[in-house]
Amino acid sequence: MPKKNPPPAGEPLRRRRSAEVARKEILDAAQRRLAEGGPDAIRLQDIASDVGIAHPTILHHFGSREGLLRALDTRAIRALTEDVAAMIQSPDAAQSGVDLVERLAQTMDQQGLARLIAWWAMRDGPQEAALDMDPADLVREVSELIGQRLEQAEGIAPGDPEPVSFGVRLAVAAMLGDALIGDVMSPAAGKARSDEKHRFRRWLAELLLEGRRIREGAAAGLSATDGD
Amino acid sequence: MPKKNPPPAGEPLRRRRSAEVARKEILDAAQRRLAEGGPDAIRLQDIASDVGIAHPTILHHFGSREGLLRALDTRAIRALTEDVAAMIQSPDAAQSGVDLVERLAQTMDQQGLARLIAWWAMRDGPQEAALDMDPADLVREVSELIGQRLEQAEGIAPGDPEPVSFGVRLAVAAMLGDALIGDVMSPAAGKARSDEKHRFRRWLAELLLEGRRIREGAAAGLSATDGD
DNA sequence: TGCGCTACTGACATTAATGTATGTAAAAGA
DNA sequence: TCTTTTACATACATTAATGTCAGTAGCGCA
Repeated sequence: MPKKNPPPAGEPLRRRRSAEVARKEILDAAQRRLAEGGPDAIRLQDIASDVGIAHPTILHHFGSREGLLRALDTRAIRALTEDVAAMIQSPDAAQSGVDLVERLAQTMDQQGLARLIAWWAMRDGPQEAALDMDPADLVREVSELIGQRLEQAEGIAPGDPEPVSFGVRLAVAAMLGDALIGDVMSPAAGKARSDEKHRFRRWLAELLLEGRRIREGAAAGLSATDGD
Repeated sequence: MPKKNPPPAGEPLRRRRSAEVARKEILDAAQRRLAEGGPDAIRLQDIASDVGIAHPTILHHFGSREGLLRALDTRAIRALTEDVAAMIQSPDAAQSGVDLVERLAQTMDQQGLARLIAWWAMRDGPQEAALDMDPADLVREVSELIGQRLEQAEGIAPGDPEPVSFGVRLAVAAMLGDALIGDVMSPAAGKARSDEKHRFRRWLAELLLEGRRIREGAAAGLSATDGD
């Protein structure tokens, strides 16, 4: 009785994915929606129609809307984590500063990851991070690796580790912020804007490297004054 | 007939604000909600009960939910604009870099302005900025003023203006990003985290000043006479 | 080739949000 | 004190989103 249309000749009546693939496709669609339409654009119906399924299927896979959102969050952080980790471990990361900034920026830009992360920060708030990993660990790890690189590449003594972690923190925060509002801050338009964006990243990378050299080279009192 | 309770003795039956005050109270409550609970927490009913009014009153003042959100956006950008402008014009902005970063950070932090801006960026997207002013103009203006300050303070020739505007862009983007996810990136906790946050800001400010000096050729000198 | 598992669907229930209609009360001005 | 204005309230309408349920269909496996 609930049958409506005669089944089309040899075609299967519905496509059946593995649970893993289905989850991925749903998450991709949701992420696209968030990136393009903002937080209000994450509606089960819309996402379902993007994927080509009915909306209860999403609930079947994620339990609830909240479940979907949490899955989105964790996947985003994980993607960022793995991307940065892979970059660090690549053998040709000689000028790690330039690579770090550029790659970070691309990761943030692509697929609206920046917006997803910002959205996560707004929703969960920093207080109750419902993730299975600690982003602070990532920063620490990356900082250590960069410290080692600098050491063996330029023969710099491993002094105070904080400037390195500050550099990482700055790069991440700046690329996140720039992905969010860089365009509206840019006086240029069209292709000129894109060019300017890249120049900005390069400029930041060089600034980080120079700052490092200064401190390790001739600095008089670098960590002389702290506390507040 | 729709009267329900006997009017309490001498008290007025309802408080009546001026339209201006009412709008302000509503916007304040909405901003608080957004900052604390994220985008999903902006519900007319909740905001109304925060203010102590009925929710149709909000619609009376803003026309629609969308109207409220747009008013929130414009007020936030305007607040940021005026804050930065005021800072620039203050006479004691000698070490403008330090002041810029610190003040910017405080502005972003207070009242969850950073979240509001991020949320605006996510919603409207950079394409259709429905504001009555152009943020790019602000950046240009601030950059010019800083350029003048640097010129008359340190006698630096006004070379390429782009590094200055890049500095401003970096400061804004970084403080926005750091306000959003700085806490989860910080390995410290409690008061140590707050201390680290301030050290990070100072470090960034100094980095900006040093980078400027390097580019202008006085790389060797690089006095140890930095701020405070 | 049947059998079980489960990804998937359509129809419905439920809740909850925005928006509307109509009237009331607090001020300001006459 | 009468009138006008408008900030505000109550009750209701409407839409729209999430979530539930019972069953269907694709695929692996005996």
